[in-house]
Amino acid sequence: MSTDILDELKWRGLVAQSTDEDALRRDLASGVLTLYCGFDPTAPSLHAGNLMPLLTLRRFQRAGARPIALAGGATGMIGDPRDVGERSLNDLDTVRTWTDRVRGQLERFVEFDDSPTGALLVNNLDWTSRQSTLEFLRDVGKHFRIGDMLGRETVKRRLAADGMSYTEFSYLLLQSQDYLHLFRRHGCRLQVGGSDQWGNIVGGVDLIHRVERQSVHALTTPLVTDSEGRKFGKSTGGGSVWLDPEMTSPYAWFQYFVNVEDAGAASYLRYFTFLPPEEIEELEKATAERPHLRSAQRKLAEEMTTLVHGERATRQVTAASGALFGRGELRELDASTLSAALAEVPTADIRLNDGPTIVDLLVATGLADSRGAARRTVAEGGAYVNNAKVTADDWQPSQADLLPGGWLVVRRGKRNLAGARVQPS
RNA sequence: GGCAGGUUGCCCGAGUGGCCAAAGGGAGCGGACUGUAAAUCCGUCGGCUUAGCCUACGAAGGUUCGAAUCCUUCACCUGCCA
Repeated sequence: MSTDILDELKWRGLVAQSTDEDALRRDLASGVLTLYCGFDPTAPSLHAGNLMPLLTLRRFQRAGARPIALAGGATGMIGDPRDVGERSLNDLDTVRTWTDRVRGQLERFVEFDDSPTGALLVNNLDWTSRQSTLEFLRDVGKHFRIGDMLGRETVKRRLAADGMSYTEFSYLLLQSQDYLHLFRRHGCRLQVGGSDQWGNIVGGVDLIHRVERQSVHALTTPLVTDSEGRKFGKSTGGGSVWLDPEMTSPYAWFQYFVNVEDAGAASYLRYFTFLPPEEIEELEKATAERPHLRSAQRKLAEEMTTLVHGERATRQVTAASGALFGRGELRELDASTLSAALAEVPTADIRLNDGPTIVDLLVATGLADSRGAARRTVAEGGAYVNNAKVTADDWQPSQADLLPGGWLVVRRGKRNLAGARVQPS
């Protein structure tokens, strides 16, 4: 197999750290390389950030390697130590449910077939659940030196702050054992992951070196943050942007990428799309020259939505975005266009007889979390109905305000839209 | 097990009896500018039937006219000692 994949990954900016690159190139050139990446079920869904390493698996597969996607049914029960402090353990049912859901998502991003590069999907609970403590301590624990473990950055920070449980301290051993297991069982010689996984990955590399006398590889993708240092994939509201359409609607997903800052759009195209370099460079140039057209953002949003939600969803959300963000006359939209567009955003049913005010509309549609927040929005000049600013918090819609199909388009701020469907009273 | 220190709003953090829904910072939210960017500036930032009331400073009790602030017990965290 070709080693061009490494050059491509570098061009895309997807390589943060790696072990001996020449050695990896040699392994890549000598046959079908097997690599893996693990995903812990820390939530009911993967989020946008998980796509970095997950799509990297796919890129390797397309280049002729065999990917193993690992769902962390075991590691998810322990929790990778993080700076913010000790995690609270999720109960077993939760972990099991989340593992199943994550598995389901993982299998959509790599290809399964009978060829030598056909993907594998594994769950590390399968080789850890029946392992005894004594076995674990003797076979795995013996190879780890406490001094090395204490020297890890995360551990040092945690010890300096709130301390850390033995449980989380042991996480490294579990993940290292996974790599060893996959090496023995499937000949896996490369583990990829986010750059925060470097220590865990290298732990496995060292373990394999100690017990199998073999050199295997590690490669991490960069941790992506925006200009304010926010972790990529955190929506402006603070929550994550999820792959699950029930948790983040395709419309919200699309909007997240449309709103990416200029500086991010170019690199995200490289990280997350499979577009050829020429096209990406073209879009980068377009952004530099005519930034207001947001062509990179639009293309990014379309690609990402198609990747995760499919082409049909993309058509629907682009149409909805066009209609609702046209800044044109909403009244000129016909009923079916408007209904289709509003189907992509949150909606609420109201009755004019109830005498709903703008505050009620904002709360009912979920655009405001509370009546107080809704009043604040009105007072701040951020409330709109049918693109017209509403300045009085006792404003009420009337029959004349209704758009075709009996809709009111409610907006908070520049881009938070919802529909209120007026029921015949 | 002993001793000491700690637990404050989304996060960090000030606050040692009334002037505390709680300083300050960050995040978030809205506005201005622009391009559904970035930066910057301004405003806002527990809830409600909003001149008032309710909930809130780890939990539960207590002292007091009045407690985030004092006392008791409990839980958890950190450090030192065993």
